[in-house]
Amino acid sequence: MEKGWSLEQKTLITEIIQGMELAKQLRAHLNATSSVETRDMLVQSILSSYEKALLILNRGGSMGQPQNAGISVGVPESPISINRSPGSDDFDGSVKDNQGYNEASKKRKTTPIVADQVRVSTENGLEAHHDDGYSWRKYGQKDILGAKYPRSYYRCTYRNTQNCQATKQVQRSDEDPTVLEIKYRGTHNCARGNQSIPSPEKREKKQKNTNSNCQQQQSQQALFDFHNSAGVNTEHLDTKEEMVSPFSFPSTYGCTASVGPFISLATAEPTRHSVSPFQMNNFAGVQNLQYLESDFTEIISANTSATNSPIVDLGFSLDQVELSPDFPFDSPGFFS
DNA sequence: CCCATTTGACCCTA
DNA sequence: TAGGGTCAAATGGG
Repeated sequence: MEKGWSLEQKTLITEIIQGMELAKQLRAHLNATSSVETRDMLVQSILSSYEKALLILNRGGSMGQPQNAGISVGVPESPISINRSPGSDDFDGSVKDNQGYNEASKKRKTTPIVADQVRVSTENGLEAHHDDGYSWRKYGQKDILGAKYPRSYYRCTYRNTQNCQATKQVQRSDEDPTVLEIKYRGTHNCARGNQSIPSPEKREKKQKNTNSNCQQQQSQQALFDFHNSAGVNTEHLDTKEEMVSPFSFPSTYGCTASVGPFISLATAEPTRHSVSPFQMNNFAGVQNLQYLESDFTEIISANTSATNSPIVDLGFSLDQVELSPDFPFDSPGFFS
């Protein structure tokens, strides 16, 4: 347990230690006259670290659950409870045992939603879109009551071929048209989302322009694509990127439409935001994704992560975090 | 020809 | 019953 630690485990430890360090910093800042933003940022960072650690733990501990590989950070305590379990089953496509309701019907889905908000550049017109690295196919658009802009409905391109049930809704924010409110439903079962699926059948042909980049693109490339195409302001993201990407991208980027990239990507709002009631909870700064039950009834308001904190430089790096070999990670209650 | 988008209609939930 | 989510035919682009 000590010696044969895998890279992942080391990363895990690093994340945890990082969280501790950040907590210390935060404590220091609480006493000092530091800005609220700085504190918020620290909180964000702490949460991010723990979330990542949990992500790793979850992956490591549930090797036998390919369908959710890399998604679930299903910690109840987690303020950003990514992938809460009630929903994780709903979507598998394979698990539609919920009172026999077929998810493909026109029924309104009541499954959890991951909300995300992305600021896009509209300088080139309103059609700025964001690319999250997945292939989406638009299947509908609706004018929503009380909303200025229509809502677009997308589903994973591989829905039919790989039974990928991921969908997303994109709607431009009323208050700030440069902000796209994106809600994700379901998780990706497709090869893009889950690298393990080789996509056995046909489909070889057209995959050339879609699935072919499925694997590769799950690397940072997707990140950059996203940044660029979305025009997301990433000027302050350097730190965050580094913090997140090392482990979320290589292997898990694809699996949730949300977890990997968006944690850092959509963070981009360093300055103002006129926070819509919705944004209030999530778009603020860093972790602007969260699960919602239908509508916002269960907005994870506990989302401490969601403060209007500009992203500032953390002023530290992983290198500065020293691993303490004696740290009792194995102690059972450590994570609780 | 294949695929993605558009769009009106349909169906379900609240 | 209104509003939201999805279907599926029509259409257009590569």
